[in-house]
Amino acid sequence: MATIEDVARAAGVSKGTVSSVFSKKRPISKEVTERVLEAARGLNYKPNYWARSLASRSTRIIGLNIRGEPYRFGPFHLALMNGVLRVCYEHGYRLLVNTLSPGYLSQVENLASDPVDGEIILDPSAKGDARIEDRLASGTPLVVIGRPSAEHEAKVSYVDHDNAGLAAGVTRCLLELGHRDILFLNAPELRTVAEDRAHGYREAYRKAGLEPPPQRLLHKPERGTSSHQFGFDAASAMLERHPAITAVIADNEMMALGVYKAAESLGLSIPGELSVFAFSDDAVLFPELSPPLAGVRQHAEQLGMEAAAMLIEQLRSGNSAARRTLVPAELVPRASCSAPAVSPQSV
Amino acid sequence: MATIEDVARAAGVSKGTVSSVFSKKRPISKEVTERVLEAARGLNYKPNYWARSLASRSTRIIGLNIRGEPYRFGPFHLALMNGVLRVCYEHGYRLLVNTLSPGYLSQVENLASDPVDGEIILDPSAKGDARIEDRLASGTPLVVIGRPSAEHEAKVSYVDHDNAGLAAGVTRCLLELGHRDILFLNAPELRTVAEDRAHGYREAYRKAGLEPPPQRLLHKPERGTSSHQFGFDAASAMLERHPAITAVIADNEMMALGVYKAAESLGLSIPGELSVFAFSDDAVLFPELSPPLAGVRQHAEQLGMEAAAMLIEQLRSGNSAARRTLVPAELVPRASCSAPAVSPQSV
DNA sequence: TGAGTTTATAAAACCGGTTTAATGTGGGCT
DNA sequence: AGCCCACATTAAACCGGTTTTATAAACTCA
Repeated sequence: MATIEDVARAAGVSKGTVSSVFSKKRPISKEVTERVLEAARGLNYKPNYWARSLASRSTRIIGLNIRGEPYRFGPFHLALMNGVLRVCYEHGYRLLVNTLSPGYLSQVENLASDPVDGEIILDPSAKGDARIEDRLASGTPLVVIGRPSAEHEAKVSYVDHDNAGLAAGVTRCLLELGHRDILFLNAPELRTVAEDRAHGYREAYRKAGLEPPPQRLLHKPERGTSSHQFGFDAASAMLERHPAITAVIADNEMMALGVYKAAESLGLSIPGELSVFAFSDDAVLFPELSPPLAGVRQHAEQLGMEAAAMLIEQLRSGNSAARRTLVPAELVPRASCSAPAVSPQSV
Repeated sequence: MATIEDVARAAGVSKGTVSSVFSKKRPISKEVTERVLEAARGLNYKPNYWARSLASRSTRIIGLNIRGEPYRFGPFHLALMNGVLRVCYEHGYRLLVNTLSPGYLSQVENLASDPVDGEIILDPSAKGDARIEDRLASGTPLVVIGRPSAEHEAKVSYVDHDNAGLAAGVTRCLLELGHRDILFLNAPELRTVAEDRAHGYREAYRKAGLEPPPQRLLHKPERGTSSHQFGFDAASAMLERHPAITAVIADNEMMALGVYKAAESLGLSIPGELSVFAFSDDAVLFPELSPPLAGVRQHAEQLGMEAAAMLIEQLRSGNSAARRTLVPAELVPRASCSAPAVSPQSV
């Protein structure tokens, strides 16, 4: 590959001049510019990305940090990433998906600063996320998607849904239909999103003057089982043991389908004997399920766009004030939810 | 941020020695190693990624190049990326998702070599893909997912499904059920995948001793409409105008759901009056649709894994021989397909 | 006309690492 | 003791750009 040196020689100018022609940081006369570009074209010269990054201390790459371990993206992350990509695309940034196995990261020979200007961190942990600690310590600009734990909340910018409010909304909706014993299959414990939703779920009961039923809040394990499998297993076990349960809130679509399957295998009709609500939505898919699945339209793409825009703005301005944006989401009731067949309490 | 210089000074050794401690390229005595690591820890030193990349001419980053324009990932790309990520993860590579708007790429000041060691290119164009040309010219190692156009096929490594065979299989399956007028809503034109599937579709007719019906092969436009919308629009128009059509093959799930919707709005029952087959599959989702949707299980994750493994191996060995891997896929018939209600030809 | 200022380019220092060639240093062998 | 060699470490060159400082030419304006 031709270097800036070669081009300079071919055009009969100095390195600095060639650099200026490409970076436009200093005015160069029209004729010299022409001559340099000509030479560059002839040699098929392209500035070396790393050399440029090293000298200018900027990579125009932003990182997307998902939780460690052989993690797999789901539809939610997909939509989110599409949003991030779109904003990156518009602002000339590239996106680095950061999943490096802890094994690699811990080896001395792989230890290195991250090759990004800033990072978007997903699924913050409820107990002082190590990734956030690290970025704060090294001064890497960051934006979190989802509420960070209390200790970091005032220090970092983040984008989130009003998870507590949404969970309360879903729960209230079911309570108003007459359900009293609602099973909540929540996101993995130790994530703030799970905390917030659990909080909203309980709050809705209290606001309705009811006590939340005990033992009805389960968390998907951090790993070892798929959402679909967990939905099936948990719903099967709970519905069999506690026939009083008339409704289930599932963390996402796959989990909800696991619940559908469990209901089928137990001979429970939906929504006749069991109502199901998912904490996700797909305008095309959900209506086609039988029965159509009620969900929460999360606008993950919007979440991604906001986060990326926030980060890029932070990089541009150098201002790292802790901002917060809440993206609205809507409940979308569908046929999978109805009043329970037999009102358990006819007061 | 502390530099290697600072660490060297603190430990009382030279830059080169510190470098060797971190890269392990040269043996350093135990005591010196200890002293250097100690100093590094004290200064919170991490080698600078860009400087290291510049000097060693390697980034340990591989690129994933999807088609330009505000492109959006779908479930297929998601699964594929999960596969790529998994292999990257295991081999200590990072993944750079490359979508830079043509506007940015064309500006002189943004012109630069790509910051990757090698690249995975998706959805090759049927007419000499410019991205492939470019990588071949600059000598960037690459692996293509999907068959490259004829002119490149012998020069690059690629991973693919047997698209022609699969399309033939789907078509034959429908022909054997008694369908004669099958509408094929294909991927966008000018992609090799569309060519191959069209070829398989026609081939199946011929092998059955039949002529493929004219005007039954439509391509989704490259942009401007979603798969779902195109499925609905195309199916609505065609089914209304040509009542002889008794089956539709749709390129993916969203398009198939568009067909479902079209059938519903025209009052056609599935599979009674119309059979539907999708060129994608989801073991959890498809069975829950009404009726359960027949599909082609593509193992996109496998595709991604193979491609990444191939590329990383190529980087390791320096051998850029053009290899090909075909990943098997299976037809999954479900209730959306059955014999046509009235055999159009009772021969 | 000549001092003062602006403008275009060149030369050199720098970014933070890796790598090569040079320099000691001590051990083994005769 | 003297020679050679292996080994650990250092000094310096290098990777390919950007940026600062210096210099030469051109342009004002009294």
